[in-house]
Amino acid sequence: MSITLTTCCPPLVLQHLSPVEAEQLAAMFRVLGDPSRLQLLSLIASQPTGAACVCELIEPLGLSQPTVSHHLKVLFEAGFLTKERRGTWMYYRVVAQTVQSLCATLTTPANE
Amino acid sequence: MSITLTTCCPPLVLQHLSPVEAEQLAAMFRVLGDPSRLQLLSLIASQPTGAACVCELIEPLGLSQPTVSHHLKVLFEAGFLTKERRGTWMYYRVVAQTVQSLCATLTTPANE
DNA sequence: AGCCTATATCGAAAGCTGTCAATATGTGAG
DNA sequence: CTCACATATTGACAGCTTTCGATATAGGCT
Repeated sequence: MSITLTTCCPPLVLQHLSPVEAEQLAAMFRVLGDPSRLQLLSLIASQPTGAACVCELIEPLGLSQPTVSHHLKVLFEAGFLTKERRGTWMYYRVVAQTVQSLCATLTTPANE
Repeated sequence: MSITLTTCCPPLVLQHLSPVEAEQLAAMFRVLGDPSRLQLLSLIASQPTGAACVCELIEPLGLSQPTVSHHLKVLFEAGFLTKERRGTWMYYRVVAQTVQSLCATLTTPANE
């Protein structure tokens, strides 16, 4: 039962992708297709608590507050982040499962 | 030796992403962020031989030949496809490893 | 209430991207 | 060499996206 995974995922297949499915999948990748958003995910995920408020993210990104808010909204609406109010602060947290299922969509369900 | 993988990938971390790394990663996701390109990958990967020429892809996509050529070029230059001449035909093939390593970048190298 | 701070929304400008028609390139056949 | 076919490139246009400044909303404090 001791298993060493050399590769993260089984071989790619991506079979039978309908136009609708393609658009939905593409929309998810489009959200990840921006360096600022990837840095946001990275910054939030690497916090000791796993969560970060907007004001903590502005300076490291070097973007304006409205722009950071915009990217957080895009990530939130795509399901990559959750948000929670604490007083005036809004804390964002990465949804690992969203990334995982996106990753899984790219690969064959080999043991189906 | 019979193993059942319930999840494809170990938990997300995405730590310490530099601006340069973020841009490189984002560029890869941007390539996947278009429904036509995802359909191309899907179509090519699902061919019995694993390869397809341009003329086989035009009709199922419903796009013009130059547009299909353009998308194939984008996928090729990002490393998602290889191409090989056979007479006047150009055969494209999916590079599974590119997709896999992209997927792996999103997740922790848990067994490092 | 009034003020301050944190976050969200709006509107606009600049840049990027997907798409096509037209054209060019390249390959094999006769 | 010329023709026919398959693919690639070019140039242009429409639509989307990223970004910002200005403004709005919301919560906590005095």
